[in-house]
Amino acid sequence: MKIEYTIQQLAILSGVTTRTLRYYDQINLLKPLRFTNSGYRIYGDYEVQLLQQILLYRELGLKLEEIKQIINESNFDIKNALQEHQKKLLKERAIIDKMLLNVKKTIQSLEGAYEMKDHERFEGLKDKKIQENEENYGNEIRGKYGNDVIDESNKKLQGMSEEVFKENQILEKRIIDLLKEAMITGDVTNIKAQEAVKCHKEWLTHYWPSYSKEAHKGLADLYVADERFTAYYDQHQKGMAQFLRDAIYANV
Amino acid sequence: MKIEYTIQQLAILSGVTTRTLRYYDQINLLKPLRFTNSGYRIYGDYEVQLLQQILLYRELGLKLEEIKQIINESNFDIKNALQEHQKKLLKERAIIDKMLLNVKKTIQSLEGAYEMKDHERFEGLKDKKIQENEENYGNEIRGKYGNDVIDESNKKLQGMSEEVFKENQILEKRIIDLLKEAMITGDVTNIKAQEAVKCHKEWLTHYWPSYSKEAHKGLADLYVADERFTAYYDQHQKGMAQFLRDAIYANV
DNA sequence: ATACAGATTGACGTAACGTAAATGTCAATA
DNA sequence: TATTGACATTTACGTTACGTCAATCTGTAT
Repeated sequence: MKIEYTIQQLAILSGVTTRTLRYYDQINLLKPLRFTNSGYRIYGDYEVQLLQQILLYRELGLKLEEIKQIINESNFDIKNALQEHQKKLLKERAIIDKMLLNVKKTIQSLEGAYEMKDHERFEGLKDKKIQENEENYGNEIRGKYGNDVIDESNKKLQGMSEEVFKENQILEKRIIDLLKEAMITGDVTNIKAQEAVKCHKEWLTHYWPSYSKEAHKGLADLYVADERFTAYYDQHQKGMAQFLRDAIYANV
Repeated sequence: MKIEYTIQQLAILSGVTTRTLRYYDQINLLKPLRFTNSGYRIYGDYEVQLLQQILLYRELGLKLEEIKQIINESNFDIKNALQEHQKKLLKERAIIDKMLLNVKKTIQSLEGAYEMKDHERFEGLKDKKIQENEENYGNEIRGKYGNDVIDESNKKLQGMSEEVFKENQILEKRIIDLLKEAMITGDVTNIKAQEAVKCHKEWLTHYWPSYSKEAHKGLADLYVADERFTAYYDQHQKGMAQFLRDAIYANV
């Protein structure tokens, strides 16, 4: 005894809406067995089977186009496709983890310093963008618009005084130098490492109105989690970002 | 000395495309300082500041509409918004984790049993959908289309013989009963718990062509990760899904 | 004068449906 | 039999944050 289903029955049976079934028909993912003479869609057992498969792949997060290939092309390399999909999911998760870290840090900063003004809230993070721009476009933009333009703009972006700006540049250099020396010993509790962390703290306070150990550590985590930060530090010495983080964790 | 930027300059400076800036203008997220008489967009320092803020919130994963509120409404509760956002991110991550688990399990099943036919590949998972349907729509659908229709369809979906189908129904009952008894002791290594795991293994082999401890444990994880599974077991006894998982981990 | 870089405004495409709107079909009831 | 109400159909816009043409205008350098 074979059974046939109206679109509504199949929808209830499978847990999707009728709109979804019509859409799957439209994109040739799941065609009905036949149509009644009044134009109603009729599905059979085979279609139910197919729909089950489609939905199961859908739960894995595959796109409908990918699913179409899987169920249409019998010699399709499903295992490979799933492994690729796995990689994509891992990347997505890494991105979300990064966001989560940043959100947490931002909330902490909000809790720690209510007196911050709105436009000051992200000073600590802002330089990240600037660094990125310097790295990626610095040379071109300097050639095109001249040195003063970009330096001016950077200062403006930071909203900081010329003195502080210069001071921070010196601090940055010192941090890098100290880290280089400390990394020779490989010891994160080394005196040079401690000095570097101290300088880093001072550097931080120029951006961040309220200093807290948590914020400092959070920023350290960011250095490792965010490839742009990592690249910035590692360009001076491989592994420097990681070393700085460990040093911060060991000394604050 | 104040600086003005063309759309291109600002784009390079901030790392976005000119299209993005035009779009932000269009949706009133970031308006240019002014237009030249030939219609060119000109941005000033303030706009650069705003853009920086926008991009930083964007990196946290917030939607442009939400960002608009944050930077427009000065008395907007940013902390609360970020906490809500954090919840959303956590949910997203949980979904991805679930997908990852399922993908892993599916790949394992592909590796372990090449002889599986295409339409048999998801038998082990398929019953999940069926259970869901039974739970959510079972009563309505029975009232509407009669008992035989849904039972028939279930059997068809499973592609299993009547004997195996009935056998499995009995097994399911036994598992539940054994778990209830075992849960009184609270000991997952209890003899009743062991029996339940044994029955569960037998039940599993009816769906899954090739048995492996990993697959069994993977399914156990799914029971806890997937709320529908959890609901199915917990309807008989609070905490049963968790107990079953622990029992499986303790006994296989 | 001409070429070329860079600006403008449309407008379509994306992924997987949700959500009307306007209208036709079927079974049951007054 | 006429009406009602549930269910079906197609058409088409909305969603999100831009990417990518296309057609056209502006500004500067040669």
